[in-house]
Amino acid sequence: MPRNRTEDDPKASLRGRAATINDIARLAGVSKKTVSRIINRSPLVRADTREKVETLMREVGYVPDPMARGLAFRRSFLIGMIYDNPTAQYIVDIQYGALDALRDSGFELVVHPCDSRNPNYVDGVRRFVQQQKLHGVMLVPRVSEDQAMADMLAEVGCRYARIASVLLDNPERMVVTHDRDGAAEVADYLQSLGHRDVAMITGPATYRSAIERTLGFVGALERRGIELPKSRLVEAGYTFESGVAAAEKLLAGKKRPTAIFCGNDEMAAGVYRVALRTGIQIPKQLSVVGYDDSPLASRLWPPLTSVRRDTRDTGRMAAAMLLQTDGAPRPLSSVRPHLVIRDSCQPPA
Amino acid sequence: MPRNRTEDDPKASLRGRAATINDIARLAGVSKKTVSRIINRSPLVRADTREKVETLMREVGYVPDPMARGLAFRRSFLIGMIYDNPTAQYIVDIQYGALDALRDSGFELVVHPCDSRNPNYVDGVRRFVQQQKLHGVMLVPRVSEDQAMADMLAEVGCRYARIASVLLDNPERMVVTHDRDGAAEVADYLQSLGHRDVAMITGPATYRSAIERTLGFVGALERRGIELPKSRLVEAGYTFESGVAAAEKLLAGKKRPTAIFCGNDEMAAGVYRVALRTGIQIPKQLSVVGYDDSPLASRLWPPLTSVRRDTRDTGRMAAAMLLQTDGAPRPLSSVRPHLVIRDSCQPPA
DNA sequence: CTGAAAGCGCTTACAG
DNA sequence: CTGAAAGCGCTTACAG
Repeated sequence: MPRNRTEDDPKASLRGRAATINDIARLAGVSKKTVSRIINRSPLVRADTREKVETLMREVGYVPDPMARGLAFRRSFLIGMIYDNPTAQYIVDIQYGALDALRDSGFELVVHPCDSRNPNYVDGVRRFVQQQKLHGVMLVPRVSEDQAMADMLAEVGCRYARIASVLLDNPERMVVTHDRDGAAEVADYLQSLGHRDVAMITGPATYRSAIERTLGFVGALERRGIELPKSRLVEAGYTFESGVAAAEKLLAGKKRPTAIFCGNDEMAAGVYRVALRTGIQIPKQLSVVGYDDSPLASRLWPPLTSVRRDTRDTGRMAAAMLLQTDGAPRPLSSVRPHLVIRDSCQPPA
Repeated sequence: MPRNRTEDDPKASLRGRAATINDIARLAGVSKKTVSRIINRSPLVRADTREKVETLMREVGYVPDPMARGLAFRRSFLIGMIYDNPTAQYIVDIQYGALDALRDSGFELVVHPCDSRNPNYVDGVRRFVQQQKLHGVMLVPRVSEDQAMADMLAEVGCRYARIASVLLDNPERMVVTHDRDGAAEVADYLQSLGHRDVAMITGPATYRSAIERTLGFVGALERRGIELPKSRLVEAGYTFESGVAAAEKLLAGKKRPTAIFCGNDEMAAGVYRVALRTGIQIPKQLSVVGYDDSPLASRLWPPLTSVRRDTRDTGRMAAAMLLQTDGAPRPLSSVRPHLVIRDSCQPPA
């Protein structure tokens, strides 16, 4: 004789409702506290009880309600991504990386761009963090470089992960991108090609990345016996237009540098623009190197040699750091840039 | 004699805790139900009661807890953004637009990229929507064009806003981008310059935008007495590399078209690449037009004439549509593309 | 127009 | 190793 369908199939007894912790407890014949322990991976559950309950959860497709859990925990299952205004590709890559780490974790990614030039922007983030009771936030440059932001988060007890070119904080809260090394590699490469009169277009000194890339480039040149005069170092704004203006300055005089390293690809595109307008051939008469290895680098002609950063990995590490809750020691999260050689450089004429 | 500080300043009685609905009710001398009515903009509250409670809320900086509210409502205050794999700039612009609409609404944006080539991707979105009890989702092309996705969302009772080139659904759930019109404008422009032997590199026919841009271009040409032979219509993949391959095909023969319209800027960059390699001068020997007006368009040389879409507005409209809850009739959300003329076209030689 | 009771689906604090 | 009670901060359903 066929058994009652309700007994046969635990799913049927729910009549299409999503299961709750009470359903699981009832169907498994345990208390909801025991189910809760299993949800939260408590070791205080007998192996066979755990096995039975987990099987049941899988059968009925039970997933705990993040809002109920969040309400009881006084903390949501949301990770915030706080960023200022870098390039679209960078932002999207960080997001993809973060989502790689969050996949199947029960956590979701909430995006929160902001304007760090606004004097109240830290307060805006504070409200966001407190109202949503965020589990943690990822801080992307340049927001990540702002100590006032980190201090505010520490004050309100929100964990954070800072992505920056150098170790600005406790290693447990950092992903370090070592921009100095990437820039040094560019210097070594240009020197190896025989360049001695080189120039650099840097990003704004308000960005730590701009400072690090400059230090790395200048330092490595010095180590190889090449000095970079002040006139060969032009600060620009990490934008195409500012790159055009800087290139005009560097390429105006009689004695031009034979190579220019740009703090990012956008500014390198500005150098290309000026070179095209003024009839300077790249790489024959001028070598150019960028930083970011953005899609633009391979769209330009000739394809731009540039420093690649593993942005997706960076995002993944930052998010993973926020999920780890056991307090176990971890090695420093660190991602290394490396030079991608294309066709924009050759030995000087 | 100074009054007790606790009586004087309602904030002090909280001793640094965030206020809850109970605090507000107690301090205002009303029931929590009345506070709840005010939070939810119920008209069933006397004006002076409302005034008193709202003032108090402002004074103590009270904001209702989204998780508690969500738990009781059985629906979160999260908007999901579902997208497949378009360009980074497009995704970021949609996000910015959505956040414009969500600002100060109490809603947050949760990003959810997915892979529409995966046969189970609709189920993945279903789990996301149900587990998070999303308030609504924005569907970005090409996901937005998938009827199975819309059907699933209707089935589980999740509201959605579809961004697409044509009206695929109830106008209350659509933002229409009219790609056909943008492409028609390109045809008119090229015809007005005197081009008669033109070509088009289209996106993949699995994208509705690719079909619409093709129809718009071909249709407008026909209206002006120009027929586009099959050989002048090459399908590519919306990528730089596929644009290169398509351009090689179009520019190989003796009799080249005098103008090429590309379904997006990435493919137009591919045409530039082939023109540079083969010594074809743009715009002197070949006019080129793109679609998207991405940053790339103005980085290329000569700067690329392209169709601009107001992506940020598109995102704003889609999010705003999800927030509107009063069911009042709205005009169709619609955004018009327009041609941005730069230096990549001139009359044929 | 206003409120007391019960409940949303979980966890914490305590007891055994 | 397991569970009964109380509570997280709101809303719904009902009553007045």
